[in-house]
Amino acid sequence: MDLELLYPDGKVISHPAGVTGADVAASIGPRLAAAAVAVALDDQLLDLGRPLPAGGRFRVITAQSDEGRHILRHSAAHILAQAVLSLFPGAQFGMGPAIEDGFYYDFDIGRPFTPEDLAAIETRMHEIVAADQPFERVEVSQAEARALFADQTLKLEIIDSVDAAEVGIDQADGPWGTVYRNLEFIDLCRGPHVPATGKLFAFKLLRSAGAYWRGDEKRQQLQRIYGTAWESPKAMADHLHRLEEAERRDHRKLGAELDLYSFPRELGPGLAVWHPRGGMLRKVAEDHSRRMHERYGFEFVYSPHLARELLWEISGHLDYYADNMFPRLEVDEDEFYRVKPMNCPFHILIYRSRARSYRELPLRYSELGSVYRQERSGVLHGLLRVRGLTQDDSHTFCRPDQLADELAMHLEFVTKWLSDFGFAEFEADLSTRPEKSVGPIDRWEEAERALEATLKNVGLSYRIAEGEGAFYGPKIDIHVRDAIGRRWQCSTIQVDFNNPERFGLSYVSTENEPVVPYMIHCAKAGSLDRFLAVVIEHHAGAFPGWLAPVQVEVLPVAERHLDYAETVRDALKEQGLRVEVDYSNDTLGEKIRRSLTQKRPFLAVVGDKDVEANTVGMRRYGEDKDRRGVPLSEAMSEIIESCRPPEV
RNA sequence: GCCGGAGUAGCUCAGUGGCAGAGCAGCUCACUCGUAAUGAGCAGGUCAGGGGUUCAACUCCCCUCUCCGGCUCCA
Repeated sequence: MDLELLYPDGKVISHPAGVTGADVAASIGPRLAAAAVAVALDDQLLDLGRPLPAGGRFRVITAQSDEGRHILRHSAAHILAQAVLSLFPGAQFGMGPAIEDGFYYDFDIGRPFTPEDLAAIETRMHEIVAADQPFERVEVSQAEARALFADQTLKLEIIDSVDAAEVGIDQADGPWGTVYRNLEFIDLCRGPHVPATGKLFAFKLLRSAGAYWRGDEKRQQLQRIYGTAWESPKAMADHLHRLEEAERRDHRKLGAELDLYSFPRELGPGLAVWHPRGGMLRKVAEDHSRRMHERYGFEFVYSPHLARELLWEISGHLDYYADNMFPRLEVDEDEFYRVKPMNCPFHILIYRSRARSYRELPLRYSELGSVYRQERSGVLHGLLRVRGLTQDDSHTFCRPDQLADELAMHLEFVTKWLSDFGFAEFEADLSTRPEKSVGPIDRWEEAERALEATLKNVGLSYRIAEGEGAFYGPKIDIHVRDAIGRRWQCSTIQVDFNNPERFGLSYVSTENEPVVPYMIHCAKAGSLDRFLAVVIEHHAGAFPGWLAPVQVEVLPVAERHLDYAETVRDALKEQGLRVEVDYSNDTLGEKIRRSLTQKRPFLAVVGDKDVEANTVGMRRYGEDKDRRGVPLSEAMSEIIESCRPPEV
């Protein structure tokens, strides 16, 4: 019986039973057939050589698509394992999936891999690719699978842990699963794969690192090899170039180059000091934060860095978070204090300082609060993960009937804040109740519904992050995409019905009854330190005018132009701009080079002609050309316009 | 915390058992310059810290610290 295939262009074409994906691709065109790595039938991916089981919506998957690259990388992982098994007799192998931009495979060869090992493995992989070994799909029963991997304990564990129904290729009494074979190498795998190893035009092993078996730090550590694979050498070169670009934007590097901050040894790991330039960047961000909070109806509060341990017992932090809190300080006998890891309990105490009426809600408290968290040593990473950080934290206390409006307002605030710093693409995660949580499940569900409704109303795209919520309540996390497409978590909006309860908060309702208020935790930047690191990487250190620590640098051509340079500086300063004069006696070329490497938004060169005509030579960062003899007033209005902070 | 790699001048790096090096930055002097590095000179070191092997250690071995890449974690 013939199969009816619906092509992407809407045509329906009949093919004889037993036709393979490769046959169909070839019938469409030889170039398509050559580019194909697999086919999709009703969006289910199938090997090219596999007879199509039925008719349906049909697509050819080429290596130039995300699905195609995924298949390519997955096949590359097999080739990697094949190479390792052939070079290291007795090697155990675990799992080897395709990941974003590449693939990895976990092994146990009784020792770590050396860089020389990686080079040898890569050479072996090239041999396997050159041999163009076909990938063969074989259906096996669970017992057959066990026999095939009899000496592979990791594979046996996978085989025994996978429920037949879950694999579900042909569920009922059919085979249990599939393996893929190319020559002597066999791996347990669902597929699909490229038809033969020769399809791997471009791949490269990048590094090896320890990785816990099945992601569990209590289990043995395997050695993971990471690689990248692409549809063409050009695509791979582009990817490697992107990696270099990311390195160029590294905020740790730029922080030193632009003299923004440092991490002195004497302070201890994960603790930064902000230098004057970085300090200005921070001040500008903080000023903006304060103006925004004011505009959205927040009030400013302040709290100390320490509190009695009792506070953290009430809040539950000691039960749920003690591992990441700095150890107690013994201040007096039996008198213990803790450095604060969060600001919320303080704000709660401010709410509780007197009786509250339903009329005064919502109450919105905001604080740029510095907190200290004893992050594990291995996770520290520049400003992105530190032990001392400042949050633009806020806590809103409201009535249940106000929750929806408040959440909408917070979300609006957050997206405005992020766009002000130059981010255009947002994605939200709705994180639901984690395994270890406090509070009744129906309250959790109610809060989760409220958050989801807010996201729907605003029309922000989101995904559900099951079990990722805070221990006290569910949350929305907002992620941004930066200039080179990386995803960063910044803002967070969390509903909390536990802490108000724990601290015995209430307000007096219209019926003169005490009612427990709802609480919303919100950080717009998250950690300001981390956020600014993301901003630095996003802009590659070339800040938009309003954020730049120095907005204009005035460069005198020679010393006799210094007086005029100062006149220009003072005129610009008068307008509230951040201006500096270069007093060095370097050549103009050197002054310009230095200003450009410092990524100043504007340079103003002043020489004889400018002194005479009251003009400047303007140069804008990113423009290669200079404009000579620009009247000072004209230059000034252009700079003011370009350095204007966002409206609040 | 775990696995691996690294740590030499402020920065980037050379130095594989036998006198501690370069470029940039800094300082001094000269030059006074019109859009990405003017020239000369000077100064700068507990070779991350501690222990060991050796006639001799930046170099080899052990421990600690810090950083880098991952894993795990991130209220």
